[in-house]
Amino acid sequence: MEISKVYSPQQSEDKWYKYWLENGIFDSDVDKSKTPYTIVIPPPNITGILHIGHVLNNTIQDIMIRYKRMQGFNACWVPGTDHASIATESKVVKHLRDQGINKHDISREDFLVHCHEWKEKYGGIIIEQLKKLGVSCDWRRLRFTMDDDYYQKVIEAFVKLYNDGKIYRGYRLVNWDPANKSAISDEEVIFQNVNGKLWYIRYQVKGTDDYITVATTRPETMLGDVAVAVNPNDERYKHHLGKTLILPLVGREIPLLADEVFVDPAFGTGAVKITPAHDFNDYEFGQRHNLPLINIFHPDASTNDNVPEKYRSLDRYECRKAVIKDLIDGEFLVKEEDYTNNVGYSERGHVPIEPYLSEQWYLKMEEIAAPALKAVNDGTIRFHPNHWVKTYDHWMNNIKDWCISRQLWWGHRIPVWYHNETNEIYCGVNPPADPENWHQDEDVLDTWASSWLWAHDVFKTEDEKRYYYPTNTLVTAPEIIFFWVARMIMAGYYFEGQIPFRDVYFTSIIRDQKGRKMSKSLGNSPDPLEIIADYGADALRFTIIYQAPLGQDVLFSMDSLEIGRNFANKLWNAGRFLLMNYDGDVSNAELLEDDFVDRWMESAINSALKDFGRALDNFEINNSSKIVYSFVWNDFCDWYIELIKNKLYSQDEKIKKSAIVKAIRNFEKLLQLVHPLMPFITEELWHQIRSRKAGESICASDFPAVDESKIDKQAENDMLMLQALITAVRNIRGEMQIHPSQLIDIHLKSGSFNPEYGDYIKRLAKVGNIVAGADIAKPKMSASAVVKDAEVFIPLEGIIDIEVEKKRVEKEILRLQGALEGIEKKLSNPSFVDRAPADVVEKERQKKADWSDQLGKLKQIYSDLG
RNA sequence: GGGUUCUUAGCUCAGUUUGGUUAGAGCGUCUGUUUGACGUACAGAAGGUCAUAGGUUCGAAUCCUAUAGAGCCCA
Repeated sequence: MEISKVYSPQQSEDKWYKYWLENGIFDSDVDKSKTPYTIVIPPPNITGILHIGHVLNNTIQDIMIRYKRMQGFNACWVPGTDHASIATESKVVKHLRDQGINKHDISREDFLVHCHEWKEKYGGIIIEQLKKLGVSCDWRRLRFTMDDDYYQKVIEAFVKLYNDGKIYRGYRLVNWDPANKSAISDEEVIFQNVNGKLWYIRYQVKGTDDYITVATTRPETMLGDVAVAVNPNDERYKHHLGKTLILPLVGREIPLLADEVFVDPAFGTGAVKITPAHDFNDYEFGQRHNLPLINIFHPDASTNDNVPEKYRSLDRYECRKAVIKDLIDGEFLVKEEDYTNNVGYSERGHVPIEPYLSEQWYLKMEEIAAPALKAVNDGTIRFHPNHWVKTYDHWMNNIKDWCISRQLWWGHRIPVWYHNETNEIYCGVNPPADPENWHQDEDVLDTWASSWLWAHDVFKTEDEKRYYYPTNTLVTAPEIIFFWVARMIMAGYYFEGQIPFRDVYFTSIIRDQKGRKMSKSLGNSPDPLEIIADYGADALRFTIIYQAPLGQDVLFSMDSLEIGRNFANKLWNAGRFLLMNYDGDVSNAELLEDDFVDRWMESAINSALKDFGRALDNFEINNSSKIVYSFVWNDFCDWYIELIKNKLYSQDEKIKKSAIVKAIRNFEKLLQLVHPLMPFITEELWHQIRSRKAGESICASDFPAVDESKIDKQAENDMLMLQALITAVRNIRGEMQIHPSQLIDIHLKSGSFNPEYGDYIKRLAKVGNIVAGADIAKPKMSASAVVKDAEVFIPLEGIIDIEVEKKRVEKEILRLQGALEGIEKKLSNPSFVDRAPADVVEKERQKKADWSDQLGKLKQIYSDLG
């Protein structure tokens, strides 16, 4: 069979994904004879499309799940999507607007029909995209946070919390998104530095000609001012304390109050206007001083009837203009200066949030958080990298009550009804028995108040839950450590009495080559599907893992994809080479006794398997890819394949056959080792090297167990010596500009030359004859190298450039002298010899002896050169 | 302002937990190669005061302190 010189992922990937699905390779069912290994996917948002962050996150999950599946665990990866209340509602509203439909002109029920239609049409896109990446989810288990039964679970959870007294209703200041007219959580507020201004406004002290000047970034809120505060120790204002001020433009009389904690005399003018209904700090101040709350805005942040008539029904920024103009006209504005301040923006609405008074549902967090805090601190749940524990602690120790209501329609509607007459509250899974007398709360729950149940409520039956839960590993982004990870742990304890997962892996953040976050507006976000089309999913997966160190950001560039593509091609060609020398028949193979190269290869494979397993067990995903890369490329391709060519090209059929069968067996293990990282190409080659039964897959093959007895120090040392000898000869050839095809002879002076090396050196260093022995003399006009206790001479009569050779040897002498100096200094220091551990001292002495010996040989060689 | 992470070769990063080889890798650079798998390759080479300053120690890239710079989270 003709095999292409270059690997084409396009021909393999879709074929094998289809094969895996058809054969149910990824399906997992309760099987009490096997230990489960479970991952629940962080459900992507149905409005989302696949981006490079998803690639990293899902590749990591896939590596873990494939590895565990091959190890014989009942591996179950539950996929799903998240309804993303506010994001989806925004999209649907816009979608309807484009069709000329206003959300508020249609009923709630009709709007929800549109939402579900939208979800059916677009909500599955990301799932199909994930399949291109090769992820091995059990797709039969696909869940959605608005599925009927999941919806029911969310409502039940609310009712339980309500009945347990954990939920209360409060009228207070929230982060308000005026674009979506909904409360949003602290975590959905994005702070940005904005170049603004600081306006200085003077308020008259009643009954005097004195003024007190306040500084503010939001002059329009003065319409809701109820006081001015100063520091009681501020000499500038002491004499006015207790007096009344007249609020410009409004004429309201407001008190001048003193507060030592609240007012920093050094900021602005030392006098602060107090607007409790529109500023979080002022709100607290107002509570302490019993001040009234004057709300001046409608829900869309336009002014309401609590402001003087001429300012009513203006947008907050128009209102600001009008206020400033009138302040100037009335000579109340002292000055304005440039000022950079941190403004909170709504993550979804992209407008500055407005602190806004409203009635919301809150969840009491302190008690719920306690066991979750403990679990992470005592190691019941482990974070990787561990340093996120500190961030988690900090947040959990300062946890605030969670505002769980949202003024939206798309989501889980709060199961609370108010009695039409009495205003009595009813909370229950089912509506009241006499629904005509009640009306239901209009709000829905925060999306995270549904997804915090994800880890256990994705399982539909109690039997399943008891088997798969707690799950094993959660792989997610650190930016949702509070939103989701912390809350899932709380929910796990609260609703199930158990942790939701054992290990949490926090992925890196992907940035572009300049270190900027990927974003749509910058256009620096590559499309993973285009990458897969061009380079293959295996290449993308491998590259991103190889580039993603634990706990640090990844700088991703399109150029780097060559790492994965080239690696896949290397693997392909290794397989191609073996197949070219293999007739596919292993049945009557008589295996000859292993030589040290065979033993070394077995040792290297087992070391790689061991290191790989240890890396994954410790969640060193990036490291696992490096282990695989260097084993495949360096050990297997650069050395092993090259070394066995002697046997493969032997005239003796038995030698040939034995060598290729051993190589194929080794390669098969290699494919299994690589498989979790690169599932497609390994499946392709796994089928090419041996005929398989229908439905058989490398995915379900047994991951090779580490055989410690095969880890062979002697063979590894022999190999190191052989490699050093070959490299030394190649180095001389390079430096002396000897053409690669020209055979040369070498003379090897060594008391312990392993004759097994001979043919290997000949092939890999293009050597014709080897003269070896303990008493070899250096031939005239030869280049030399010292390798451990051996000396290599290459007679180069007529070729050698003595000056080049002198420089070569001199360089080596200088290097060794430097190293020796360091070691002699160490050994001549009495406190080193006295205090350092004996084995360290002994090691240094041995090094000194070896290097002195080598240096002596080199000096002799140098002086012989004349 | 508080918390947290980072600074090692031209670039991207290992190595730091547990101090002890001549500090490694990939990419890039330079030289050579139609060697019977692969030029998406092979062989060889060059390239680092481990951010800076102190300290601890027989010994510091590694531990401690400070400084400078960068990122992230929170306010």
